[in-house]
Order: sequence, then structure tokens, then C-alpha cells
Amino acid sequence: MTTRRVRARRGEGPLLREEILRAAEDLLAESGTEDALTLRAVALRAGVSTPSVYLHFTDKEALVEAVCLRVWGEFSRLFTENLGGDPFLALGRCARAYARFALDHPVQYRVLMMRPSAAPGVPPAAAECFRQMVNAVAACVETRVFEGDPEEVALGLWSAVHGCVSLLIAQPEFPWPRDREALINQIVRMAGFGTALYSRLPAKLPPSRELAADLDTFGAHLARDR
Amino acid sequence: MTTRRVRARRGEGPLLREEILRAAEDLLAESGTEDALTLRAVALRAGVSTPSVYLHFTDKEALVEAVCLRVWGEFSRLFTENLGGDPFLALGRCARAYARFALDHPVQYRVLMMRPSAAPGVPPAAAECFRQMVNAVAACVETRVFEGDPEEVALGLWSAVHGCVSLLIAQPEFPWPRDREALINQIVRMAGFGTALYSRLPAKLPPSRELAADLDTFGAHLARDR
DNA sequence: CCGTCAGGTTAACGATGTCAATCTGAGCTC
DNA sequence: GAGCTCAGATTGACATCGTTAACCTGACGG
Repeated sequence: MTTRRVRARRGEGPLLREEILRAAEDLLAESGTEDALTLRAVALRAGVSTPSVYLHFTDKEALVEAVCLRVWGEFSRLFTENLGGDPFLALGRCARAYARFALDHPVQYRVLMMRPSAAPGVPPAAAECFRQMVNAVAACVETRVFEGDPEEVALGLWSAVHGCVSLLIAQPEFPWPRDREALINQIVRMAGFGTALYSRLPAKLPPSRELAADLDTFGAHLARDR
Repeated sequence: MTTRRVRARRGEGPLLREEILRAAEDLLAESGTEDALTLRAVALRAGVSTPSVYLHFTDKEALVEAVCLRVWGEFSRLFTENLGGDPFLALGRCARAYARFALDHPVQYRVLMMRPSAAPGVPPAAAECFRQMVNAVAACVETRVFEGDPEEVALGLWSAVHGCVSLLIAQPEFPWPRDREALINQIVRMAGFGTALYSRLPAKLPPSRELAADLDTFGAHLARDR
């Protein structure tokens, strides 16, 4: 913890990099706020002097970026785990897993998604993660539940889920329903069915009341036993 | 600008509060990053010494909070402007206006929505703004396009739009479509129709391919001339 | 004309990110 | 085993930040 770290042996310098990263992650998770992520605090926790951090990270931003890469990796793992079966249902499982992870690691999610990204370009880990989202969507396009460009559709779905969890995290004082799981479900279904539906609709809509009646009919049609 | 401010006359102390707020807003808008919002920079811009800010704001957080209140007010104004006519269409207009404002004022939006809110409770201006969202949704429940608790539905719709603009702002490097207006439209339609649809669907869904066929039929049904 | 006190200012503190200069000891050579 | 070397650190300092305490000042009522 505060105990001084024994100096690494020759050739094992990079070990410190891992230890610093771990210290940073622990600090984030335990403190519950990114303000606690000070170079001094991280270094102290790693049992090392403050400027030693600069041996492995060019600046604080780079350290934070490295922490983020791990989170992207975690999301990738989650997506891989939840694939398989009907693509539409699989996509829903992925979205729910994403939301659950974000809500379970609010500080990390905040750092990942709500920080002005200084580095230009999409980090490879993030690109890989997004690629998985796009693939899952593409599978739905294949079965024709979705239509359109998988990348654009994926961005839309991601927007919906991210919006929900990021609002939950950043604006916790709003009158959220008590059951977060149910809210996530609502959002995921909204996004899924909305995406499936909107591309099929005519440009000119009927007035609200007529639309409502049509939707009722459609719902009843789907509910018929098959 | 940098010119020293003439001392306010007796009883006109609060004038400085306004000038400081203006200086802070200008600084945010011009610099393009919240990092530029330093007490020293704000004070300099207001033509006043740094600790003078403390005469009107208990700390930096309070200053930022005050800036946010203005943005909430702006959203309220936007909503009021876009009401009227068919509730479903009005809601869409409000959502589009919200998104447009956010994208036109990215730094302000970031400060408003992506900053850990220190003050407990929802600020009145934010509550008022949310009340307007809920009202607009309630009107849609009235015409039966939407079903369920207006507050929960409003949170869902807000999530979708917020998710889109906040991702656009925080992750600009992702492969967003060139036409932002079109993307916003996609999201708004997705959220609107998804919300209208999902509560009417049976718990057990048909497999993707059958669902796709049903949606096609429904789309064609809506497109029939009436 | 003079005292008061609203409306400021000056000077300083501790914390933070960052950098230049310095130390140190593990492992090679002889 | 003595001595050299340089990877792997440390020390000390700087500028900037938010914040506080102590002090100044000049417009206005008496």
C-alpha cells in the first residue's frame, strides 16, 4: 500500500507499469470519484515516487487513457460472451450486459465516456469493441429485422443505451424508477423495436390517434398464437 | 476585457455577479474547453481580482452551477417554443431542437450533463425543464400513441437523445455519418416509434425473420393511402 | 468634513501536473 | 571479488490551480 516498492530487477522495469495501472484502477473504484486519481496518490499507492509514473506514461492523460483501454477490453469480452442464438435477442443481451457493467462501474464509465478525449483517433480497443457492435447489428440486418447501414444503426442503438446509463450516472438525482433493471429493459426494447420499425414507416405519418390505433392492431397481430 | 473594472456604486455590488457569469460563459464558448474556465481567467476577463469571484459565488462549483442554470433555462425556452399541434410531432420537434442546441453548444452541454453534480437534489431550473418534457410526453399518452408512466417514458426518450448528442460530443472520432441532422432524425424516430411500439408487444417474440416480415406488413399497412 | 462599511485588493497556503538533475544498485566484465 | 555501467528510480523545484485571511479604499450619510 504505502510501503515502498522494492526496485525492479534489470529488464523488469515494465512491471511498474502494471502496478501503476492497478493502483490507478483501485483508486478509482474505491474513491468513487475521478478527482482522487492524482499522480501523487497513484504513485504513493504503487509504493513509488511521483515522477516515476512518467517512466511509463508520458503524462496523466496517457495514464487515464490506459485505464480506459482496459474498460474497452472488458466491453469487448462482454459482447463476445453474449453472442449466439437469434441475432435480435443476442443484441438485446449485449446491450443489457453493457448497461449492467456501466452501472456497476460508474466511475470507470464516466472516465471512459464523459472525458474530453485528448488523443486523436479511435483507440484500437475502442474500435474493436465498436466492430463487435456493428457485427451484432449486421447479423440483425441479415435476418431483416433491421434495415440500413449497420454502422449507423449500431451508433443509434449505442446512443440509446449509453444515454440511459450516462444519465443515470451523471444525473442520479432525477426521478428514476426504482428498478434500474426494468428501465434498462425499457430502453433496450425501445431502441430495438424503434430501429426495427422506423425505417419501414412512410414519411408522412397519420395523426397520433390513428397511429395509436394502428399500433394496437399490430401488437394484437404479433400476440396471436402461431 | 483585461481592463480593470470600475468599482460598483453602493448597492450595486450584485452587478459584478452578472459580469462574472458572462465572462465565464464567454470563456467557455470561446476556448472550446472547460479547462479554460479558471477562476483566475474568469476574474481577469471580468476586470477584477481573483478572490472577488468569492464575493458572489461560494466556490468554483457554485459558479459552474450558475452557468448550468442558464443552459437549463435555454432548454426550457426551446421546449416552450416547439409545442403545439399534434403531440407526437411536437415532441419530435422538441427533441430535434434539444439536439441542435446541444451540438451548437458542446462545451456548455458537456459541463451541464457530464460533470459530477456536487450539489444534492435536482436544481429547480432542471426540474422545470424536465417537467416540460413530461408534459409533452403526457400529451402523447393522452392521444394513446404512448402508454405508461409519462415520467418513465420521458426519461427513456431523453436518454436516447442525450445519448446521441453526448456521444457525438465526447467521442467525435467515431465513424459518425457526415449528416448529423439525419442522424438526429434517425434517433428521434427510433426513440419515438420504439416507445410507441414496445409496450404493445407480447413478452415472447417471434424469431427475427418472422418479426421482420410482420414489420414489413405493418409498414405497408401504414403507407396505404387513407 | 469625516467616519463607516460595501466593495473590493494583496499576499499567501497547500495541492496538483510536470521537468531537470541526481542518485543507486543489479549485473556485467576483468 | 573489485569496479564500471546504465536501467530504474528519487530529489527538488516550478508554474498554476482553488481557496483563505488580512487589509485597503472611496462613495455616501450625518
